[in-house]
Amino acid sequence: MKTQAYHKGNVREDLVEAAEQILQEEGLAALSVRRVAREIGVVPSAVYNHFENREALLAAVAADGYHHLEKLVGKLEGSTTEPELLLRQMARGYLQFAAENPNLYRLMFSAEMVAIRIHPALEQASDSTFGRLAEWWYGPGSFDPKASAVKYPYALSIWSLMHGAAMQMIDGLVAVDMTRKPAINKLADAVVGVLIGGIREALPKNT
Amino acid sequence: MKTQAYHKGNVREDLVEAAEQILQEEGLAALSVRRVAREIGVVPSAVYNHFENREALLAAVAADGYHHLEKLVGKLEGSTTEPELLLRQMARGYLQFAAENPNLYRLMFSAEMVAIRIHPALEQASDSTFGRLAEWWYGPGSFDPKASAVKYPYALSIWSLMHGAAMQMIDGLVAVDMTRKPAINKLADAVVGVLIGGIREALPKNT
DNA sequence: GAAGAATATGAACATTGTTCACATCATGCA
DNA sequence: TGCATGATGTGAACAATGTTCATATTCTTC
Repeated sequence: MKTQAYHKGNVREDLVEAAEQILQEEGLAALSVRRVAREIGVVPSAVYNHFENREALLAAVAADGYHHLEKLVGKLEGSTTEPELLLRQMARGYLQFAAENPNLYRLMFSAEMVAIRIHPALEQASDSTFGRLAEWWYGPGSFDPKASAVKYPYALSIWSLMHGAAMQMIDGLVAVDMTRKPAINKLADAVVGVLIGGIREALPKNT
Repeated sequence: MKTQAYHKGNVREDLVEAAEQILQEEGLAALSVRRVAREIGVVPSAVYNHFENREALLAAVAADGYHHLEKLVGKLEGSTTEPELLLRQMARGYLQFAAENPNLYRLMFSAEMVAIRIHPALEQASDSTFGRLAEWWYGPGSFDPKASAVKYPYALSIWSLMHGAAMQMIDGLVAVDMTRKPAINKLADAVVGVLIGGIREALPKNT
């Protein structure tokens, strides 16, 4: 009878898209399987034809975020060869991404998402985003992410500083107007200043 | 008839205690209101005589964590007056706390808990823990947490580095054996090395 | 010992993630 | 063309969760 009842098209993409919008506008708590299904006009159980469970859907959203961040880093990498300038630009871009997508950023680095190492997209994007920078720092080919991180305090410190500053910013723990780019840039510059100083001091032979 | 049905004693404390144990042993996902109630032998609705909702219960647990961390910092502060040594000890203690209570640490700095600024315990403990260190760095009385953080990049950087390193460690993103104190200390020393270098470079007049 | 505040109980409700039997669509093969 | 088969949607159901509310019990205080 009702031949109109069925939903056609690319449901999987629509689900991820709807999920991203809900996450952005209403936060993770509002991002339920049923809500996303309702949003694209499909019954809840239909979601499970495309994702094993809610976590898998969230992982897809997070993977999209990593991809976005990766592309951003890739673009910046080609823009300059001057180490300090590059690092500064990275920090600015990174913090701006976090400021524009705070809920997505939190999801990407939430315990649940980080715990899912199975997802190659996450793992790969994460390695690429931070690993590339670290490798560039130590010299091409010299960086082994599987090695003890204590040997690479700068790689660790770069990520720690970026992530820590991003978290403080989006959680309102630091008085920065997230809607103003210059304010974010100032914050990025301040943090990077400490980092660069630290690396310079620790590696006097370099540069 | 059944005069035995009622639960006596300090239910509130028991709830928090049970919640802490569940969090430590089984993670945040297992920490439901009903589960905690069951654990101390009380009906779920009884919880609401002591906490407004689940989040309030979690906040109490987090507040306990902050208190613990605060005490730890306080103890270290009295141990030495040498700035760099103190900072190093702080980092070691901080990372060890995170390593010993990873789930609690994640809860303490989760978006939900950070968002609840209403809770004075959280706010106060957080200010005390990191604010004291920052103030000590800039000189007594010179640090205003309400001022622009860009003016205090070191305070920001200290927290960022500590938090970032802790997160990477407990999420397994860095190859450190969390059960071994020396390994954690090495990690702490590496991170602090960068920080101290950065501050030294940026503030050549000092020290 | 009784009044009233605290606090526990038990039943209920809406919402959630998830499963399952069944219906419908799409596609390739006879 | 017709039909079998796999993919995908539907609708109903289940258990678990947070939360509320009326009721019952205990504790405190005069």
